[in-house]
Amino acid sequence: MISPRTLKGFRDYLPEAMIPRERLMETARRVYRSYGFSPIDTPALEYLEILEGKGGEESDKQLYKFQDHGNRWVGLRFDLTVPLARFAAQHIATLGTPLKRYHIAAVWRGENTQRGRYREFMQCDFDTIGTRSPAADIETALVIHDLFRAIGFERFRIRINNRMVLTGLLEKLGLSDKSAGVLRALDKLAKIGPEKVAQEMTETCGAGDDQVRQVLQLAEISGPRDEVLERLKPLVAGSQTGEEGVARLAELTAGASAAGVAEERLVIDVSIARGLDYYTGTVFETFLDDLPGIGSVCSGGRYDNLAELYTKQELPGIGASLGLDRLLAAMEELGMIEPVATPAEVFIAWFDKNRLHDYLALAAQLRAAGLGVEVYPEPKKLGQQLKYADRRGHRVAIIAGENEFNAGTVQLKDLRAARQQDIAVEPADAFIAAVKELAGSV
RNA sequence: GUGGGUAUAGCUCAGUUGGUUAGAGCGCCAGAUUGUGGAUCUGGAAGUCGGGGGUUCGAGUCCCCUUACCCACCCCA
Repeated sequence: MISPRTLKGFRDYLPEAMIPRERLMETARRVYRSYGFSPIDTPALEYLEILEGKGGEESDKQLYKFQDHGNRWVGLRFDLTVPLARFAAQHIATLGTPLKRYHIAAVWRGENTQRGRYREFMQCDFDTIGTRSPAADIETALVIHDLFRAIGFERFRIRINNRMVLTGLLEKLGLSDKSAGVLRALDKLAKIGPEKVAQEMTETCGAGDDQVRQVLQLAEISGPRDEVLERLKPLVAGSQTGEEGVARLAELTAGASAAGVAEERLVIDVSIARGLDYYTGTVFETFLDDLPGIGSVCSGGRYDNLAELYTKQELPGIGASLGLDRLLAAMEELGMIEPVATPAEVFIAWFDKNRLHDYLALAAQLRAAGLGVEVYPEPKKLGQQLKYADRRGHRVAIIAGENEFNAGTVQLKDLRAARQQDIAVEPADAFIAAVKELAGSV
């Protein structure tokens, strides 16, 4: 006998896990589409040279790679950005710019597992390629904002920064060539504190005390938006890059406000830098007020030239990615996920052995009205059928036997409240409305 | 990749310094109840104690290896 098992970091999803997962993906899809982002898909496997183009040894270690049957070196995509770069280089001539696409798909990384971190996981990216317009930055913030509201969050915060602010300061300080290391250290500020960050900057980047002090001084600015902007200005004064960064932040916040985003939901946080140094402008991180420890659940930013490895055409862009698995873990912890193992609200018991056709017709009628309906496949004892329906998480049970059929009614049972009522099946509109109301899907 | 922890029934766990036939609660199945679930009672199925090797008269218990999971670090395009 072969023992049934799954690979480390790879998971089966049972219905109870898959239902909220699908719901979340549907919400993301709906919000992305509402802004005009179009769906695309790309192959899971790419030529290794495409994937290895960027990134160093560390990335290599995480990459699933092997030779295919034609001895080609291939690899599984580890994110959706590199495939997008290749895709854009290949198809931008046909599609034109700006290209707005979303991509919801699995990616693979052979890294060590941890809570909320697996080797196969889902990313939900959206990007706007081919424009440097601040409007695209604003729109990105709006999408993130709408997305979290659509999922059902009220208490969340999108932290924004602009990479140019820091780059400008580093230019002034003569640390430009060390920016990658400085940014990586700075990204840990919230996690390990200023002393440790200073230590890391000194040790790994060779930054001087004064340089470190100024970087930290910048990073620790916080407060109301306008105040932050005012305090940033003198620190970057004289650096064209830095000044532009501050101006872009001002444009972004003003634009988001105009579109109705509450000020406390979009805050400037100069300390966020994102570990990756390929972001060049606006960067985003999204935190849940009720669960800050879980980290950013939606991150992204602006990049100057997405596809430079694959084409001469310059393709600036901006985008962000929803961390689906991490967010699901958070929602579970916050009690936002109902333990339900069926997507159908309505359960029809096969009560009278000779009435299957009536139950099937009833189910068809309700499905046509947009409800999910399951008819129990065996004429078992009613108690068992109801128990099954309750365990699965159906909301409404419909029971009908000789008495009901003769009276032209069915019994509508609220499975949660354990209450029931007889209701006439005619007129159909009123009947369907009653079922829907009880099912909670009006 | 580094360090630490855990692994016993479907789930949560107990199992005394190694000792006979491995337990409990919950869940599951059946019945009490031939038109009504989450309550009660009765009965039942279910474990090669994660896998492999070793020490021993004897291993769920001790040792080694291995796999998976959890925590921290590293890293995170």
